[in-house]
Amino acid sequence: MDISQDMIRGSVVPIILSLLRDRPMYGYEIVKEVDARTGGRLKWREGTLYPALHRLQADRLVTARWDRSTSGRSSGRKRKYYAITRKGLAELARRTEEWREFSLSVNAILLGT
Amino acid sequence: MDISQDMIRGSVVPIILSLLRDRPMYGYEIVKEVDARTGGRLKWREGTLYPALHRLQADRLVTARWDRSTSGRSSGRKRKYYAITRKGLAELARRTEEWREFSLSVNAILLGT
DNA sequence: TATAATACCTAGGCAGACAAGGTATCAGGT
DNA sequence: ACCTGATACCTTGTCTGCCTAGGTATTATA
Repeated sequence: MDISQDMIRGSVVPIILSLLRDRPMYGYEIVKEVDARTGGRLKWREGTLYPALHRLQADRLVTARWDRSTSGRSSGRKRKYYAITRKGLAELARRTEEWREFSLSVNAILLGT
Repeated sequence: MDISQDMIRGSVVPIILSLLRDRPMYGYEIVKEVDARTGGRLKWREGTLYPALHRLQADRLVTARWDRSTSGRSSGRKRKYYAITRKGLAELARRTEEWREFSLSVNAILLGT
């Protein structure tokens, strides 16, 4: 079952913010994490994620910082780590509540509560 | 809590089809029914509903029929009643399953299951 | 030394919800 | 008779955001 792009809309931002609440992450990592945590049901394209991250940064909901992975014997490749801001946490709370109400509403009609 | 238009997307079609499974309905009635069944959380605009109904009709997922309400002593006003087709029922099943998987996925990340 | 995976990015296309307008009917009150 | 509000339908244009389809560069592995 593929999940349509229409369904996805509106969930990308709260999901990103929610993941970043646990720890700073880089873009590629976020894509893999979403895939893993949803059992492969949600597969984001990079064209979905990166513009979203840049919008979040422009809105001061996340900050970005270039860093190198230190694991292994190599110097590590450069990654752009995103971290949630205080403003982002507030937005996450709002969006989570929005999702809760929305999913309740749809379930009420589609699944009869 | 207003629910954003982005969140709405992807739920409009399955909700319409789900309501029409119970009985044929006309557009204005659908808007009121969605409002009522969601406790006022979901308020559709007519600019959302009517184009959606016309798309559904073009895709043969619903049929439309003009009729007059027979209640009361008046001749009744003309209404356009929509009914779900067999193809529409199949689509409803697909969309309902899609919603189920999608909401499970989002809940897994946002609410920790 | 290829190849795949990792890791970032953007321009343009496209679809659908909404704003804002329109028309017409009908009920109830004055 | 007239006005108002609710009912009931519709459409055009705007805007937003996910995706397609490209691109670059680094690192690990066979």
